[in-house]
Amino acid sequence: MVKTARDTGSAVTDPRSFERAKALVHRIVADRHDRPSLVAGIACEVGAEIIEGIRQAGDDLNSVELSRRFATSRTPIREALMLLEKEGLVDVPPRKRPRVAVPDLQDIREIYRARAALFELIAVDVAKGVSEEGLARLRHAFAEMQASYRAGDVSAFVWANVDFYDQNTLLANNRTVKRILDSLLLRTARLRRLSLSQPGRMERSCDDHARLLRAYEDRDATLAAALIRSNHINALAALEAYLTRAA
Amino acid sequence: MVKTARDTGSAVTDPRSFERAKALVHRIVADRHDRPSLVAGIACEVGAEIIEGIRQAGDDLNSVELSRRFATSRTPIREALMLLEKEGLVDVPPRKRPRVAVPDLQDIREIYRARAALFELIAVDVAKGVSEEGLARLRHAFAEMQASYRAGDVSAFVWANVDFYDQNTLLANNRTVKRILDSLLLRTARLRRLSLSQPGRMERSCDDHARLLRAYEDRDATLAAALIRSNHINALAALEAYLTRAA
DNA sequence: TGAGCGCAAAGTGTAGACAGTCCTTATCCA
DNA sequence: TGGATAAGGACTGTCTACACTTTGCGCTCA
Repeated sequence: MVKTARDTGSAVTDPRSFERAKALVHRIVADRHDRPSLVAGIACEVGAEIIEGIRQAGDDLNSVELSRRFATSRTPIREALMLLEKEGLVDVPPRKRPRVAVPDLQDIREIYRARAALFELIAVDVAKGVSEEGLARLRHAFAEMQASYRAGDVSAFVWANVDFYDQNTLLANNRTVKRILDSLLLRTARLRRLSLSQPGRMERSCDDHARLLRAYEDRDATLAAALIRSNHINALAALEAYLTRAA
Repeated sequence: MVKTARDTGSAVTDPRSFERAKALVHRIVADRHDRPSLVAGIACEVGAEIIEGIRQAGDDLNSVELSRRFATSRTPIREALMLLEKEGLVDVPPRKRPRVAVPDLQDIREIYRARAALFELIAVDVAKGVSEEGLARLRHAFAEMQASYRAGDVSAFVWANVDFYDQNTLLANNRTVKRILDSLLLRTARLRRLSLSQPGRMERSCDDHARLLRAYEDRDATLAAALIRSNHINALAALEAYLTRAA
């Protein structure tokens, strides 16, 4: 149907994963305006298709075709694509056809480093002020990650990992940083799966997160910050290894 | 013309400052698509009016009225307002009139902390790799700050300060972090003036930046990171003091 | 007087149309 | 054969129109 400019792994067809992707786009795009909106619905659907690899980097996003598919006029389609452009999922050049954004290696490096810096901020706050209930939630999310790892389910692991970090940002109670991190997550969501499907990556990630959890239990903010940073550096290294090998 | 929900200081009428504000909005909103665009033009104009305080927090942004003023239809107006909403300058509730966003104290705190975390990242990179030419540019920007301080021109100082930090992000060569920082800057641009007009703030800021510059000259990344963090903490403290006194 | 109700005006969200730009393809010339 | 070019179709940016929602105001009734 659409031609591929740069293949970044095969499409995910698991409907549960697709729903998770849609929800992820939704909470960024719809933000606090939680009323159902035509534009937000379109953005979530198309955004999830990009994240799940159904639409590959470089694919055309023809507004006429999309308006037919969603049985609306082009106005809401254009607005939805603008939302996705702001999140870095879509590229809308003036007077030209919108396309699925093609992230380059520098972008990816920058995103991981920015994420690391902001998560350090989060980790310090969590370590300093986490309640027993908060710890329980983190443990629960971590248990999901372990279960997915044992089941060898990369897709489930990715989303469990998202949940784990979500718990962090929620506990730190910082909307601004949460928004930025969510936005950065969106851009790399597609790639995380690739990074984590590297042999040994899930196991290593589990170890790292176990240590982070212990640092939280000990209320050791400095260690937690260092660990969360190294988590990100490791993830980036695995991803870079994959991408350079693929190229 | 428009009624004020919450006054956050008087409007700036200096046309040079207004042009700077417009340019600031432009580089975020138009990003790399540098072709002149109707939507971007409207967004810059309205955005600058918000930053400069010509439109106060809570003011209505009626799309019909704006379309009359810019002699266009409502479609590009709506798109421009959506862009500004993504940057946190405007609030567009569904089915209700768009308004100039009203930042609350928690938002402001979060923004300053996020900025501090990301600027640390930038400072480390700059300190590690800055060339003699880069240092010269930083010194030049700093000299502008000092000149504005001596002239007692808060508005000029604010923009000189923006230039100084711009040099930092440019030298670190990190587009992603630059984009995020620009966006965060936009949200607080209006408030920075208030913070810096506090007695002694400009002088203190000059001292802080002089020390930062020395850290760069010594290629001391750790010190530079610490200094840039403390700059932000100081600025936030001054702003909080002003806002609580005003309330 | 004051709270509740209903109506008119104002404003938003979407549709559909049109002009201008871009892209593709077929044709021409070297 | 290969590269330039022009015509046609495809697509975008913007405009106008319209249905539906919200808002503000005046009226009723206690």
